[in-house]
Formats: sequence, structure tokens, C-alpha cells
Amino acid sequence: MDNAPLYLRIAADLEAEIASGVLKAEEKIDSERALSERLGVSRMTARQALRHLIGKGLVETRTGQGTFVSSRQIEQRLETLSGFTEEITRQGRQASSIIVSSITRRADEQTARALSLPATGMVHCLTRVRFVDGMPVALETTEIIASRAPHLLERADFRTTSLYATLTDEYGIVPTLAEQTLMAGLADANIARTLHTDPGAPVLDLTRLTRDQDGSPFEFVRSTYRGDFFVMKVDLSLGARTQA
Amino acid sequence: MDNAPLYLRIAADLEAEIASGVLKAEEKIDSERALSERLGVSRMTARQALRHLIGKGLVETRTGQGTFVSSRQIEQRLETLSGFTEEITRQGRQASSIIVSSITRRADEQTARALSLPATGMVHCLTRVRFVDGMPVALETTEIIASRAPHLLERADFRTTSLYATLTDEYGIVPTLAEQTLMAGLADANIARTLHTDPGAPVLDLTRLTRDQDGSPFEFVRSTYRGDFFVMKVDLSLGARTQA
DNA sequence: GCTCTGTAGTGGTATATACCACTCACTTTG
DNA sequence: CAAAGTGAGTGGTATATACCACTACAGAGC
Repeated sequence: MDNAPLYLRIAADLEAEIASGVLKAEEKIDSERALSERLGVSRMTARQALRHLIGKGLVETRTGQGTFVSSRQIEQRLETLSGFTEEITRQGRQASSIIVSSITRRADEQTARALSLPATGMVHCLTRVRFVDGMPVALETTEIIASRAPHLLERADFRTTSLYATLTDEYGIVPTLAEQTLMAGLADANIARTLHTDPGAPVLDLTRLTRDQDGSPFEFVRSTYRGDFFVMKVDLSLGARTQA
Repeated sequence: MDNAPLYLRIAADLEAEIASGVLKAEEKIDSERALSERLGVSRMTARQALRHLIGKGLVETRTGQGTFVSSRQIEQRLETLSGFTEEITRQGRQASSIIVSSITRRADEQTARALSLPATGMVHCLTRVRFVDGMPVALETTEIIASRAPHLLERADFRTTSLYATLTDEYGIVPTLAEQTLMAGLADANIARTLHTDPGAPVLDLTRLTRDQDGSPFEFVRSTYRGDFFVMKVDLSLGARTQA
């Protein structure tokens, strides 16, 4: 966070004040002009920090009045971010995996874009087949920004060791937020062979971008799950608006 | 739109070009500098128009390369209980639907079990084909406990009227919580014909059990989405339960 | 008391300018 | 021929300035 853009550092400071309770819900924040003067930055920079917090749903603006801490942070209920192993064992099943490949290499285009890496960026690339009760159910490729976790792949045996636990303990990277997308797909020959199913069988293609405690993305995951085995469950809450 | 802010008018023009197909998916848009010069506005104004389109998910930027039209996949956010129409229009697309059938009948076994109904329980059954930009993308069957909303189906034209709005206004039923499951599947002959795709094409099968403000389930929805158009997005955080 | 009306302060919009890191195609160099 | 370097173009950030519409509030006028 030291060399992050100025507006993000300002936003982070304000976010910390909100989280710590210094700034309370519905309370008025310094105006854009007051902020810029107090911090010695231009008004546009202060404004950009506030826009960032609006995007996070932490504050809201009222023209002619000011900027206020948003009141309904509690309504931002998100789904859990837990690892494959934790989720499976919680259901009383046996989780295991085998490592298909484990290398450090240049990020491909999709990965670099997702992780906001330059085209020359290096990633640790870990491809595993996931098993539940001895049955192969998913092929998963995890890519982690190499510079964030030097020599990660030599640190532990990730057939048995939790990737997230290692990241947290050894590198201080705490998985905090993630954006996950799911789409329907069909098994190709490679997937069919790996997951012991037939080409053309339904699969769930899943991608996940994981962020650390500072909001910086560090991991990009692509998984393919057997469609006849996995069901994704989500709890929804009413977001104040509706239509059907 | 005549006296709207300049950047919104520019954004609307670009949006129209994307919608009409003049600008195609993955195609490169004028750079910020080129846009500003062509339109005779400052670069920051052109940039603000583009940021607005990014917010709608219509374009994406790649530093050092340019700004590109997003692939035309439709993103449905999974974790907010917002309606199909709202989610689509938020992305600057045209949502519509046609009614396949609209009857009140005995609940089938799966529905009765989901809604905790006796075997003789009656449900209002509304089957619709959902369209986005004139293209069929989903087949959806909504079943609502008949005794909770007498004569619901005669109350309004649900091609144009929001189902949830009617439930709230006329019957005091407020959709509050829902449990949603998602699985990969294949289009059968009927689905393929309805959604203008091929049998065996990937689809997303979705079911939802919706509860009112008292926690009582009142609605059971079964939907099938075209897998090549729809992507489901979920935001995850550390600290709850759920999934897989 | 009441309404009206400035006026100061707020966020919203718009311009102009500048520098940075990055990408990519091209040229130079060995 | 391959590797290294150059430069134009791109989005990202930051500053400074200006005017607008809107809100709240104090004070004038009735």
C-alpha cells in the first residue's frame, strides 16, 4: 500500500476510520474541498477517493449536502470464501487431490488481465485434480502472482497442505474477497479423460479472482467441475429493490 | 437526453453503437484521446463516458492497449434477490418475455416438497420465455402457493408487470430470502427449440426457493439459461457458510 | 409568526495540462 | 537470425481551475 496510487491510500485511510468506528453510520464526512485542503491534494483526487468508496458501498453522496457514511453495510451479506478441502470435509466427505503440474512461468493473457499484471509478469501455476471420496470431480488451475510469494511452490506439498494457510502463515497474504463467475460448458476430450466422464457431458466452468486484505488481487483460479456431481448453492437476501 | 450531462450523452451514443452492432464484441473503441478530439471535448470528459460504460459492463480497458467492447455475455449477479428485468436493464440491454402458460393447478411432487405443501396443494404456475435484446435466453417456470395469493394470475399482465411488485402491493408478500441452486446441464429437444439452440448445448439449470418476510416459502422457480450467453457472478468473503 | 430571498457550501460537470507505466511494433545491435 | 533497445500510443493518475444546480440556513420584509 506504500506505493499505491494516492487516491487509493486516501480511500484506505477513510475506510479504516469507518471500520474502526471513528466515522459512524449516517455521519457526515469531510467535504471534497475540506478533504483536499486537509490532505494537501487536489479536489479531484479527494473526489476520486470518495468515488472509490461509493463503489464499495461504504459512503453515499447527496448533492448540496455532503458525503455520508452509508448506513447499510450490514446488508452486504456475501457468501463464504473457503477452500475446496474445508468445504468438502465439512460435509463429512473425503477430499484429496493430485498435482498435475507445478511451475512458475509467464502469465498468459487472460491471467495477466485478471490480475492486472504486465505482460511480462510471472505467476506460480498449480494444476490439480480434485477428488471427493476417491472420485475425480474437478480440474483446477490456480495462478498466484509470483512476486507476492517467492518460492511458494517449493515451500510445501500442496497435495496435503492448504494453499491458503501457507499464503497466510508464510507470506502474510490473507484471502479476503473474491469475485467468482460460473458458466455452463461441455467436457472436451481432455476434461472427459481427467474426470472420468464423456466428451460433451455437462460441466461447470468456474473462475475466481481472489483479493487480499488490502483489496489487491493475488490469485486467479480456473476450475472445471463435473456437472452431474456438483451443485452450487447460494443464499440470497433482498437488496432493497425487486422486480420479476 | 437533450440536457443531460455531456459525458452521459457521449456514453449513450457509444452504447447505441454497441447495441446496434456497429461496434462489435472484443472490438477496439476509439482511444480516450481520439474520442476527445473527434467530439471536441476534453479527454477527462471522454474518459468519464467510458468509465460509465465500464460500470455497466459494456466495455473494458487494458492499459497500454486501449478500450474494448466487452464480450456480449450476460452477467447475472447471483447474490442479490433482484429481478431478471432489473438486472438486464442495468446492463443497458432490453429485457422482455412471453408467457407460455399461466394456470392454477395441483403442485407436482418436486414443487410440493420444496414448498412444504400437502399433495393436494394448489399453485399458480407461470411459465415464461425470457428475452434479452430480442433473443431467447431462458425458460422459467414460477410456482406460487395459490392460497397465499388468490386470483393472482387474473390480476395483471405479467409480460409487462412485475410479479414481485404485484405480490407485495396486492398480497403483502415481500420476497426477502431465497435459496438458489445452480447446476450445469444439457439442452433437451424442448429447451433447444425454445431457446433457439441445439440439443446437447450447455445450459445452466437454476432452482430458487423464495421466502417472505416471515421466512415462509411461497415461491419455487425452475429456470434454464442458455450457457453460452449467461455467466453467473458471485462475490465471496471470509466469514459465513455455504456452497458446493 | 410567516414567507421570501440571498448566500455560503456542497457535490456534479467540464476543461486543460502533465507525467507515469505499460504495450506493441519497429529498429538496432550483436 | 535472435536479442536488445527505441519510440509512439494507450490508459492511469494527479493538479488547477471554473461554473453549475442544489441544499440549508440566516436574515429581511411582511
